[in-house]
Amino acid sequence: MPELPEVETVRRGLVPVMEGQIIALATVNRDGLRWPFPPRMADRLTGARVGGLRRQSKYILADLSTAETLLIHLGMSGRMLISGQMLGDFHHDHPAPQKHDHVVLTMASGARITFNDARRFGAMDLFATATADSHPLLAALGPEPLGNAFDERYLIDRLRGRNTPIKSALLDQHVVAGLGNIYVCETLYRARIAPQTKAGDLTVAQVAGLVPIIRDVLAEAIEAGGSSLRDFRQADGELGYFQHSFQVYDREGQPCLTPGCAATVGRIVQSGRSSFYCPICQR
DNA sequence: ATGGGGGCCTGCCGGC
DNA sequence: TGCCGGCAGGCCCCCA
Repeated sequence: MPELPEVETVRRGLVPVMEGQIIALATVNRDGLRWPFPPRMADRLTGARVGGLRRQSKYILADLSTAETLLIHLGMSGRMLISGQMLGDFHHDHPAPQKHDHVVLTMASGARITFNDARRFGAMDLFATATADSHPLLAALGPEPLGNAFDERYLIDRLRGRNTPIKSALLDQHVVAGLGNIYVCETLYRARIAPQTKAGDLTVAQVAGLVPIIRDVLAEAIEAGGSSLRDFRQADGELGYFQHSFQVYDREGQPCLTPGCAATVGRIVQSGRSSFYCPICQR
């Protein structure tokens, strides 16, 4: 599922196809995804040159020469397919249109970027670049977990007194922006903290310890994405979906991977979502 | 303010 | 083999 590392991998994959390139034609095949698209989105994209591609949390932001910014969120099932240009040693011809191809950007270079999203939890928006910081989807986001604003002091302050389980707190994009279910499970396993522990009950040392673990978990996943991106460029044009091995996520009933631990991975449901954890290692 | 639950949406998978 | 219920989950919204 696209969490911060997957989104970053998609962003990096889009850079060579989009940055500095002109959108010769934007085609929009439906009124919207999670929310309606803004008025005349296709017209406003067509002819624009893409400046920088940024990422904030799980959002990709494409700054355009028109002083507008295109926001892209992959939701649960959003995919970006690149075709019509050399990727590595392979040329990807344009594939036949697929079900759930919602937005297609044909670049002046001939490359094509197709946004396919079966479940339509994804989103696109287009707004004045100058207003990006106050965009409703971005304004309230917490700090980037790989940025300087996310440090031990911040997290200690942010979690102090919180009655919610640490699992829920780390999923809260206002606390820290970019984690999803998978990487929260992995983080708490590595930190040896049970997911149901109230955030406010954690020791200062435990909270401080979460910061470098979150950074490491994400950085390692981005690194894995980078290598898989090279593979995907040779296999097909789809960005961002790569097999990644997890320590606990989706491993219910399988052995805990901590050396010497004889427990099996358990699963509980918190806020309607599965938490995978080792009942022995995580306290 | 905070915490918890509902709902969106389709594809997939296990069970019958 | 086919159908069907349950599940997956990011994130807004609503409610207590």
